[in-house]
Amino acid sequence: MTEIQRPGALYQQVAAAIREAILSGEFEPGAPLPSEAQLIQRYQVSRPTVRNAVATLRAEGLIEVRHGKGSFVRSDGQPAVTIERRVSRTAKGRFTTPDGSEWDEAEVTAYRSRTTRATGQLLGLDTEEDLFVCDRLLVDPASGTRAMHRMLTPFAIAADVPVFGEAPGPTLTAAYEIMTQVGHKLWWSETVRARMPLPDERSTLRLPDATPILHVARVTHGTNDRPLLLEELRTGADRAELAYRITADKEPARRGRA
Amino acid sequence: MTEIQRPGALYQQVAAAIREAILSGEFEPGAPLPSEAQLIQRYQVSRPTVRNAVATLRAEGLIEVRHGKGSFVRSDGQPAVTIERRVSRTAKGRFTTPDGSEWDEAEVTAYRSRTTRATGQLLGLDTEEDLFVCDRLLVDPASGTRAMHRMLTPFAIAADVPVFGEAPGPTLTAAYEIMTQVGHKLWWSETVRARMPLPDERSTLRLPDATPILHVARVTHGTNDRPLLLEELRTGADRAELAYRITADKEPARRGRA
DNA sequence: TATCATTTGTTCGTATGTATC
DNA sequence: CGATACATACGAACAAATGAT
Repeated sequence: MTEIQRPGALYQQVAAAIREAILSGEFEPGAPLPSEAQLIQRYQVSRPTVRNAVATLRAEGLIEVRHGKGSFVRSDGQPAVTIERRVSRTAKGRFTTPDGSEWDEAEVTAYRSRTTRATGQLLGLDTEEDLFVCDRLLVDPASGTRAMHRMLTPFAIAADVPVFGEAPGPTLTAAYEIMTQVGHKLWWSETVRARMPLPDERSTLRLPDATPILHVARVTHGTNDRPLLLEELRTGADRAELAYRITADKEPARRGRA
Repeated sequence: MTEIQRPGALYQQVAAAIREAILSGEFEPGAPLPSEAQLIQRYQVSRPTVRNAVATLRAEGLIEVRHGKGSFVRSDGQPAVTIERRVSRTAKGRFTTPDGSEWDEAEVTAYRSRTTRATGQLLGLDTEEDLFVCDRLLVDPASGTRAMHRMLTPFAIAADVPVFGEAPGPTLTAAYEIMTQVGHKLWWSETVRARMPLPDERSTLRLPDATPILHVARVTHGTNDRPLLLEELRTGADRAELAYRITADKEPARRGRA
């Protein structure tokens, strides 16, 4: 039985006590926490209070709760997948996107859509402009990590290159290759964000509780900085990380909001 | 009064109904949701059920709840701060880190510490090796966005350059400049992760509910790919994003795990 | 300034359903 | 099948923040 007498609400004091026990190593990663009944005894509080405390730690990503089994300390292991966001050109003139691990394509769906305010801005278009969209569900075979990939191609770009008009459209590598052969000198502008997943993203990516999504939007630019296509990659941040390699170079001209 | 009769638990059905109303635009961003009492009436459920549903939407980051006022739809606006992760070299040979907006330094504390397993690996050291550490609390004056910056310098590196041994150590720009003058050709390796904040990070960064943290670890490498120092930047993902600019170039030699 | 109604936060109690072993 | 553990749902009461009277 541990004394509780700190700041804030009762359940926060209980949560703080358990958190401290976890961070201090009293409960090892993977080890089970005491059951709700035991926590009620230990801290002399009611069941709702214990559940509130447990819910708090769960939202912090510190523990994982399994129905009928108990609560377990999450292991803060290294990410299983390192996504390297450098695009290189091989000797043969091919573009490759080294991902650390190669993804398997589990599902591919292609359809037509229109720009939203956000996607239009990234592509240098207005809203409600026509697009080809190709969604891919990617799976890392080694770890089972999942990712959602979306490629958006404006009609104006696809018109220059017939392949883009046909479903499901070319693969990414092929798209890059084609763009280069057409004479574009490519560069990429990426923005990285994180947010909590919506329920459908949670289930598609098979994410545990309190797992944020890493959301990468990459705009491929060609000659004259013309935006050619937009990629969006969404994956759970619990097992994936992004890796960049940056080299100092000359001051680049400011090209507006990335 | 809206009919509820779908999958899963009652509170999940209520949550789904409200979520749909939000995403369909019935409740505009910034607008208040019905009060708990009204939701009880609307869906004919008990208060705990309504509160559970509201808590679900809160964990998804869809709504924001203010004590004594009500629940409000979160605006999914553009981030206030775009952190540009390109390091450039000016004509004078100075390094600048254009941040989109310049940060103010609110607090600076310097101390000595040792490598952990994670930091040691990034710096190419064992664990428990001596370090100089400098923490800075950064504030974007325009938006009030906060960020935590940490710079770790191994003793071995600091020994070469006296300034590093004195608290609080040089600023980042100064550090880069010094490294260059000593003869290093610098490049950077960054890894980006996202996770839920711990309570102290929540309060320091003043983060609202369901806000993940963007965690960037940047290792500065010098001649012979020797790791010189490690920076860590942590900031709330609700108002900040990272921006990278990537150019295709020759295949780089693989340098191990980034 | 003080009070009051409204709204969310916290805490107890109780009962039942469902997953795991 | 039973025992254990978490999930859901209802009811009730009081505390605390907010804004208006």
